[in-house]
Order: sequence, then C-alpha cells, then structure tokens
Amino acid sequence: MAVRELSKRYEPKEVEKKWYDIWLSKGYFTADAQDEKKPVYSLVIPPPNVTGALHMGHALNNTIQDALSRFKRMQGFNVLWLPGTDHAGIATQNVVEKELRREGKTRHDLGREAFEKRVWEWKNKYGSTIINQLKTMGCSCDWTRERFTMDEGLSNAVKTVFVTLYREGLIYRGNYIVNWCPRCHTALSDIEVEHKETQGHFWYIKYPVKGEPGARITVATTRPETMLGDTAVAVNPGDARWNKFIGRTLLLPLMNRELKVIGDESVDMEMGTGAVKVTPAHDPNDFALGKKHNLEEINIMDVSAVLNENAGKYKGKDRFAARKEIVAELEALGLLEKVDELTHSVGYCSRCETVVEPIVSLQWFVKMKPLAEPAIKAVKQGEVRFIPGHWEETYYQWMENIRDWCISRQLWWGHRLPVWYCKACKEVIVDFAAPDKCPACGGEVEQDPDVLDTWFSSALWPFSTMGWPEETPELKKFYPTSVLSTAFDIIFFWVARMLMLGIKFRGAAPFKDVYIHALIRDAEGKKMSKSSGNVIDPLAVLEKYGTDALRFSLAIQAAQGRDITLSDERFEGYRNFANKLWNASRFVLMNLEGFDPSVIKPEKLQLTLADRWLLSKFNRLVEEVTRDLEAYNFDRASHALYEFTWREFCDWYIELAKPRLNPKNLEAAQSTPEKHSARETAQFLLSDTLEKILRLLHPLMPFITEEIWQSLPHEGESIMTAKWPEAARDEIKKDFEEEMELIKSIIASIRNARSEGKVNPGARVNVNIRTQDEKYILSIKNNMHYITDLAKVGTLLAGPGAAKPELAVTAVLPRLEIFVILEGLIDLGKEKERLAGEIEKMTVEIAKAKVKLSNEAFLARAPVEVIAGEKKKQQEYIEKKQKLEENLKRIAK
RNA sequence: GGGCGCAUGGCUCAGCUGGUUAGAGUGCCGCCUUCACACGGCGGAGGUCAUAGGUUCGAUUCCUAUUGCGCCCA
Repeated sequence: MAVRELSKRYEPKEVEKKWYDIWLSKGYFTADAQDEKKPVYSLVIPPPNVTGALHMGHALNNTIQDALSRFKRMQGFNVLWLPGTDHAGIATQNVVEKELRREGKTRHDLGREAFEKRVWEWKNKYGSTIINQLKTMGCSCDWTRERFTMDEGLSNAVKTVFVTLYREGLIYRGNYIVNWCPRCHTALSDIEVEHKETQGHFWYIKYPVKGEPGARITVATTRPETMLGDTAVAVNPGDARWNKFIGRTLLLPLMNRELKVIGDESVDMEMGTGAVKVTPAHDPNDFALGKKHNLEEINIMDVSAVLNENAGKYKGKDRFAARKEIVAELEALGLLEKVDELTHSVGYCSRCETVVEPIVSLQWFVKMKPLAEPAIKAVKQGEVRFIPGHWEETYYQWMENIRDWCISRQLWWGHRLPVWYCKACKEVIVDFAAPDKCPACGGEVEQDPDVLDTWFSSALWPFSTMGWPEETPELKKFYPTSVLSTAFDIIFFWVARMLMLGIKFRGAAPFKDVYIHALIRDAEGKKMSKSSGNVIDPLAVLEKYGTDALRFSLAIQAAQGRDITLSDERFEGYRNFANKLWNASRFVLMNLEGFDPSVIKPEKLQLTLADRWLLSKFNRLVEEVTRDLEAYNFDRASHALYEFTWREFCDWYIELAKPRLNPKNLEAAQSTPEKHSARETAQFLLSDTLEKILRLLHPLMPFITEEIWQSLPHEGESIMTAKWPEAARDEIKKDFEEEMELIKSIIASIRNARSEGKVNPGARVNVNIRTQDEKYILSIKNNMHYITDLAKVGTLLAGPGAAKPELAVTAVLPRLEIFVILEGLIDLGKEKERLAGEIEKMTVEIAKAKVKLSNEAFLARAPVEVIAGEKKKQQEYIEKKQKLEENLKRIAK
C-alpha cells in the first residue's frame, strides 16, 4: 500500500466542493424509477421559500434528511429525496414590490401581466440561492427532479384539485368574515394570523337610549373606531341589569344611527359591562351574532383599513388615527365613562406584522370537515405516525376543531383561481381551461383575479412533484413517501393539509412517518429571529468550521422533544472531532507502509486481546448506530460514534497497537505461512475498523469521510455507494470486553498513582500487583506489554506473593492491589489522605448496600439477580475497604 | 381560559420499558510540546437529579400537587 501523507490539519474547504461535484457528476443522487429490485425509500423536501436564504432550521432539517437518505442508500435502498422550492405568494410579491419601489414604481404601474413577468425574472435570477446553499451543505437531493410550485406540472395539479373539489361541493364561494391584512391587501387564513398579547385599552362608551333622556347603556370595547359600524347592542337575557332594555332603541353616538338592543345567551355577563356593541362587518363573533339576528353589516373600511364613506366624517382617516379622534370626541361629549388598561390578544399578519382587520368579504373556501375525518383516522389507526408521538395530540386538537379554509388571496403572484364569471349573466364557471364564452348565455367571461393560498399548492407537494395527475412511474414507485421531516410550527399549515389532500386524491396518506425535529435556539435558549439579532448564520459556521462540523453539531443535539441551543463553542468542539478523526486516519495511513490488504485472510490474523476487544466494541457500535438512525435518534447515533471514535479507537486502540507497528519491533514483523505478522494484524484492524467507522459516519459527515476513505484500502468508487456495515454478532464477546476493561483499569490506576505521586511523565516506575485470582494473573502476564507501554512501567510483578513495598502509592481494584513503587518520592501525608478518602467512599457504599440487604421486604420481593448483584457489590466493597485500611495502616506506622 | 413541553455538576445536555459508585461535551485545576493530533495527551475537582407528597422492597426515572421557564390554541 502506497502511503499518502495527509496534512496535519483537516482543511474542509479544499475537500467539500470537490467531492460534491464528483457525486453529482456520477449521478449518485438520482433515484431510479424503473428499478425493479431494490426496496424503496423516499422523501420530499419541505420546499423552502424561493425568496429564502438558508437558516439554522433549514440546516438542521436538511442534515436530518440527508443523513437518512445517505444511510438508506448505503443500506441498498432506491432512494428518492425530491427537492424544490415554494413560490411563497406574499413573501415573493413583497420582495419584488420592494424592488419596484426603489425604482419609484408600484405593481399597479406595471400592470398584472408585466408584474408577473417581473417576478419570474426575479425567480430565475435569485431563486436558486437556497438551492445552492443546500448543495453547499452536502444535500444529496435528486436534482434531476427538482420542482417549483409554479411549474406547469404542479400548476396543473393545483387546477385539477380545485376543479374536482369544487365539483364535489368541497370548495365554495361566500361572503364571510375573514382576516384581512391592510398592508398586503389580501385575505388570510386563520392560521396565518399570529395572536400576540398586546398592551391596549378597554374603553367604556355610553350609548343613549332613544326617547329616555339621561338613560344610557355602557358598552366596553378595545376597538372604539368599529362603533361606526355598529348595528346593535347585545345583552344577556338573564342579565337583570340590562334585560329590560331588550327591544328598545339606542342612538349610536357620533353617527346618530338607531340601534336595536338584542338579547343573546352568548353574551358574557362578566365581561366589561355585560352589554356589548355589535359590529357584524368587523368582528367574527359579531358576524355570527349578526347572521343569527339578521343584522345589517356595515363595512366601514377600505382595503388599507382607511375609513370609507360609511364612516361619515371620518372618511379618509386611518383606523388608528380615527380611534384617537373618536375617543377624544366621545370624551368631549361626556359619553366616555372610563378607560381601563388592558392586555389582550391582537392578531397580526404573520408575513408583515401588521394588525389584521376582520372584514366581511367575498372569498373562496375549502370545506374541511369531510377532508379532515379520514386524515384523523389515518393517524389514529397508525397508518401515519408522528415522532415524537406527543405531536399527535397537537394534530388531533387542531383537526377535530378545524374550520373552513379561506384559500383566495388578493395577490398577483400565485396560482390563479380556475374560475371565470360571465360579465353578462354572472354565471360562475370553474374549469381546467378558460371557456371562450359563457356556457349559459354565450356572454363574455373574465377570470377571477385572485390567486390561491400558497399552502394550497404545498399541500399537493408529495404527489404533484411526482407528476400527478399523470400516473407517472415516479408516483407508482415513490408514493407514498417513507418520511416527512419538518418543524412543528407547520403541522397545521402543511402536514395536516398534505395528509388530507393526499388521502383524498391518492387514496393513501403521503408519508408513513412524520419526524418533528427540534427548534433551534441561541446559547441563551432564545428563539432565533432576525428581530432579536441572535441569528447564527449556518453559512458562516460552515465557512469557519466546515460543513461536517456544522452537520455533526446539529445531529448530536437533535434529541427528540428538546430544543437545540447553539453557540460557537459547540461548533468548535465538533470541528475538533473532525480534526481528531483526520489525525487518527493520518496515523493509520502513515503506518500502512508495505501493507497489502488483498492478502489478508481473517483466519490467519494473530488477534490480541486489544483486537478482540475492539471488534466486540465495534460491532456493538454498528448495532447501536443502525438502530438509532432507524429510530430517528440522531443524537444517540452521533454520540455513540463520537465516543467510539475518540475514546475507544483513538485513546485506547491506537495506543495499544503502536508497539506492533513500530519498525524497530522486529518480532512484530515476523510472519509465517500460517499466520500474518503481528504488524500486519494491527495494520488490518486499524485500517479495516477505520474504514468502517467512516462508513458509519458518512451520513452525518459526508465530506471528510469520503476524503479519508479514498486514501484507505477500500472497495468501490465512493463511500456514498459503499455498503452500510452489518454487525457481526459473533464478534461481540463480553469476556474480551471484561478482560480488556481489567487491563484498562490497571493502566488507569497506575497513571493516577503516578500523577498523584508527581512522577515525572517520562520516568518509568516499577509496579507490583498482588492478587490471588489465577485468571487475573494469567491475563496480566499475557497483556503485560500493554500495561508497561501505556503506564510507563519498568518492572511489573504480578502474583499472590507480590510484595507490598513500603514506599508505594496503592490502588485497590476488585480482587487485586496495585503498588506503584515511588522510592522516596512519595508524599506520605497526601497518600494517607487519599486512602482515607477512598475508605470513606467505600464505607458509605457498604452502608447503603447493608440497608438494602437487611431490608426483609427487599429480600422477599426484589428479583434474585438484583439481590445477588447487591450482595456481590457489597462483598467487593468490603474487600476493597479492608485492603485500603491495611495499606493505610502500613503507611501510618 | 384549554392544551403541550421542560427543570440533572459553572454552562449546554444524555440517562429509552424503575435497581448505575448518576454520564458526556464545554469550562475549571495540575502535569506534559512523547515520533497522528496543543483543534492534542494524561490525571483531577465539581451534582442531596426544582420543591412537597404518593405508588413501590427500591424513584433522577412512574403518579399528584406546587414553583419557575418555554411554546401552541382560544
């Protein structure tokens, strides 16, 4: 094997782009829809907004998806990870409008068609930003199948769904109260409104009773300007204070309009004065009340929430300016009874943070109940499962209380509704293609100007991206997908809707597992957001520490049901891990001089205890990592790999193997026809184990693993296409592990004694180990060189008669005593103190065990193994304490 | 108001179906530039597992309440 020198430090930048380009050019990311043999694993990316830039949430979610994709590919699955972007109606329109504003124009100056063209130009120019960032992250998406929600195929799917649902009566048009954003100039769905506790006021306003001078009903409101649209005052019929007014007429101040007092059970007597103003056109509760009592709806605002002609003299004023004036005027008229401070919930547009205004408007809706029922059932019956499972509760809670979905948006960027109206007879035509003329009267038709909620097309993503409504090979092969990985905040927006429409149009839920990943926070545990300025940019991290370090940092923290906190130190820690792996590999490569893996026959290896221990531990690792990745326990998989690589492989195994690699060690180099040499054996174990570690790490750290793997003896052209290691169960041997643990603890004890005794790290010390245990004596003799090498021991004596030297630091392990002979260097006072401390610890443990073992109930009810274990433990403690005491006494003399 | 989650060494977190001398990373202290790595090695200190009850032979782990923090829905 020709030795290739690696640099002293791992330099991610040189490596990452190189391998990504190679993987791409080899077509490793591309799924095969024609394949007949391999099992299938598929997932669709949650399409990022086309205006988006990679943030930590994306980084985490795509690390997870990439890890799953690579893992499954290595396991031999035909993997489709389908990528793409979302047209993000409001967000994208906002971006382009902003651009126009800089040019001193509005979209209206351009007109609809030119504006749409302009957005497409923007998309073509900047829309691949986030896609390129995903590539930088190493994402192994099938880019040959990349989709965009406004693509022709996906638009066709949108139309098909709309027309079908309309014809089945599941989409309807109606005049209802909706959430209106006065800045975006569009209706929003209920879940696009964010409710925030906001400091406000409760104004108490007196409404005079008509024909009864001096008589008043006081109502309380947080939005006094809406009084201009009041068409009634409601009281609870059971309210003795007010029920006598039911049926009477009030005079609405400022407008001098007559209002009826109505009685309704729904009025909360505890709230405010118990009498409420009713504004059917501007409040959802009042809207319902208005329908019930047949009240007039007076819309007092225009699309910008500026008051209109129905607001009398306030026409042309902004809603908040009008609020101030109205309050001032009421006060001047003596109609303002009082003002309370009040913290209440106010709805904001989730896109632009403007206070949302409820208004009555003609919009399109999807009837949800019939779609929700089968989607609830799919989860209840286990066809779909949420991971972690508690999210199912959240899902049910929303689904069981679901309300109709307002899907029309007054935007220009998005899927235009496939709806036309006859200009002459007002006929409504819903169809796949534009009709030439009205089918009813032959009149001219025009298309509805509205577009659909962006989430409408996202809801079809798992099948629209695969070519639906065509029956494509992709759909047949890859639908339903295996898993959806996403954040909890879009369970309602996206996951639930995909489930409903997937079941409706494909007859099967679009995925089997929904993995809900953690939320990313900063080091203080605050949610990362642009406004609080605590955002850590994944691109900066990846630049500074390398992509693999970023990915590993995220994966090792991705424990289920817990948020992730990020800080520079963490990235640094895992960057160091990458470097450790690099240097261990460097060491292995430097020692493969003359090694020919092709001649190695497993039965000819001269396996030592250390080798067998490594094999046993490694195979446990394979089992654990495989199990953890299958179960979405990315943190555990990462942790196990980190610990094994650093603690077992680097700290112990490499050190244990060194003597056999040393060229001066002629004995190690000797081989026979029957046996490989000790050096060859060590070389094989080092390179073979490392090669397999790299494969296990590859889904999490794709770049560094490929780079090293290519230098090591390996089969195949890329680690990406290498096989996932399988655990050799027969190599997992508890005996070897325990024996090695004995040797390790002896070494640790000697090191500790040296350190306590302030022995010069370079100096050799002599050690006596006293034990009666024949097995131990044999093991120590067989593995003597491990102890002498790793603990820098000169002469090591072991046996039942090993002397207890006067000047020695003592360590007591179960059934053996270790004496590190320090010849006059020993600080007796300190050693006494140390022994006394150890004795104290044992006393406490023995007492604990005694309490348990003298408890009749424990002996009667605990399982026998537990009792036996407890007895054995106590016995060991007692022995250890005894020996410690003997040694203390000896020094104390 | 309804629902969900969290509370373990200075900091960040593991600890899955109850029995461990309660672990790790980072930080801290001591020693070491030894021929893979100072982005390192070796050794060490540091926790009554939020509080109060309960279930149990046995609770960091299960249940209830309280306190504190976070989130979602109305």
